[in-house]
Amino acid sequence: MKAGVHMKLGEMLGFRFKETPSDCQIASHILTLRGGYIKNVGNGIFSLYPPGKRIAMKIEKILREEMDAIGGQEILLPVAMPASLWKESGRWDAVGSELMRMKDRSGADMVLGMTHEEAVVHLCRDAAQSYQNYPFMVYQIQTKFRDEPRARGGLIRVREFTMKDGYSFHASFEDLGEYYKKCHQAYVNIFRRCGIGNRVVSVKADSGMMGGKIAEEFMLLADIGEDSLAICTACDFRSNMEAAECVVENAPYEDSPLVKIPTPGIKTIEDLAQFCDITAEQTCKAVLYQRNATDEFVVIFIRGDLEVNETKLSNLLGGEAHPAADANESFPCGFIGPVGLNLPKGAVVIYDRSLQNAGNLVTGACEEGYHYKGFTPARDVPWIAYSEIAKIPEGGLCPQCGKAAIRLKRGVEVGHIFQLGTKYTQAMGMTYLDRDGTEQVPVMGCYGIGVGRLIACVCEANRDDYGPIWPMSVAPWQVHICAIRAENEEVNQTSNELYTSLQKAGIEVLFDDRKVSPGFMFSDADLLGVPLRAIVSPKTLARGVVELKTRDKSIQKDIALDGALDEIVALVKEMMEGTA
RNA sequence: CGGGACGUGGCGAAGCUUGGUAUCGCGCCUGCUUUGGGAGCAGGAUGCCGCUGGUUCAAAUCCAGUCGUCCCGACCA
Repeated sequence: MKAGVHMKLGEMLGFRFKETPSDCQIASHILTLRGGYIKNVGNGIFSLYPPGKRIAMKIEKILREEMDAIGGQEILLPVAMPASLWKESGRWDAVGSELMRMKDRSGADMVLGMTHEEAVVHLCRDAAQSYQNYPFMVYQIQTKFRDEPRARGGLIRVREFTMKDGYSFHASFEDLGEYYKKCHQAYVNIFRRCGIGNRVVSVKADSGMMGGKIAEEFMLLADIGEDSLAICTACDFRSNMEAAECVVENAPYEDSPLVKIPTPGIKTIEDLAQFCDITAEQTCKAVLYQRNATDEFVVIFIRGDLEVNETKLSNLLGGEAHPAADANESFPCGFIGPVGLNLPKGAVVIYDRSLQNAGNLVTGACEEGYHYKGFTPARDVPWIAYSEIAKIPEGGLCPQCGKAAIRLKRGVEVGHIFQLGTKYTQAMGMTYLDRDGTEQVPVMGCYGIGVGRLIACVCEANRDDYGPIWPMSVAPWQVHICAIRAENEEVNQTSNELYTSLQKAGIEVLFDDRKVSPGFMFSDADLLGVPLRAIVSPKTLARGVVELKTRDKSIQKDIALDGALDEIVALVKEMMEGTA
């Protein structure tokens, strides 16, 4: 990477502008556009200008170093591959339309890789046939294509993106577990080195329908996040809300008989609680879903103050479901209750665990305009069985320490590590011979980080109103020289000497010697976010100094021309170490 | 896949209701003057007004279709 390591701003492709693009909502999206880092090509598809590409390369360097440090071997898998591989694993049928499918000239089915488990098993199954080959980890930095239903937020959520994906292979689950910890630590290191260590947490993630596997997501805490996180303020419990167990305690109740009461026009839990002068916790509500596949109804009874966690619902049903239409002929909506319920064909009923040990509740009477009071599930519903299907609420009980200290926060997923198990190795017939000569199926882990999303997250977490403030470790350049009035001979000479000597000292330098006004120059510098700025102007030269400023404004000082080079080099080194 | 909004020089917008010479700011080019937080003056270039069809003497403007983009929701190995 020769060109671009040092660069004159006037020669660099790209431009910066001050108008906020009208259709941007997210700060990092606005700033990466305004700063000339990215250009939108199509829905969720971007090109990178030199500054964007250079940040990507810096991040990739960190990724390589951390993957190599835990024994990773870099490989490269194809972007386009024959569908036969995906048919082998079963995902040709299992995955929806986010998998980009196409035909080649001979009519053969092809796919664009959205993840590379198939390709990596294909690569490794011939190369690791002996227990002596295990364990090992391979990784790549490669383009992924996912035909997302909805791209958004610049680089936050795109259809085509660069990803570091790693795959480890083990002879046992225990060994995978040990390696997984190392990988977790490597990820912690990566985010620290990218300057967002203080904003990224790992949370327990939903492992989908496979169940029983361990997975964690690394989340940048930010209001723009698409995920809700349940974080305990009393202990170290942290979970994606969709994977968090909801634990509730029900207050003791007096046993009272089931009595039908008229409740004309009372349809919502809020109205019902007010009407009966009770809290929402003393009600039992029905939530109606329909299976996506068959439209069959799913009736969920849950404590009135809680909501349904749709991820848990999907896992329980073994398929997706959507909220049923408000009005339908099968149910008296607003008055649905467990007693006297007439189920249409194919419908199922689920009782949430929040109803366990609850009693004397108010619930629908399955008759327009009536509710029951005194409903006690264990008494009034024969054969009742409970499932865990509620969303953990703000202020709810922590499932780990039991204190009512759960806070909900938003997060952006920047990394995901997953103990896959044998799903792919099994399906694709990858085996090795163990010490006894017995055929065994290796156990896999996978580990992913999206490079572009990480760029956006670093920007999101490090910025001010004027532009990004890149950490030294990922900044497109380390030092930005502003030569104000470069047509002045002395300014020209001094700034050029500084430019040359910094290059010789191994510093990555961006040099702005354009003949533009200082304000214009500084605005561009702010948008480019280079962490250290050296300003040379007739004013500074009259004092015999160069002005040194950090982008975050923590340092602003004059340094003597003589020692300028050494001082800048030292400061760059110091700022690098902050994120080493 | 539902709901909403928007497509007008490179960028950001006005014009559309009520059809009639393509408008403003930024940027770009030339020259002069400026120069520590997006300078001033003068001159100049750049438009299938997303696309297709319809109505009309006449369409950026009205109608239909279509493609694209963005936002909200659903979805997200």
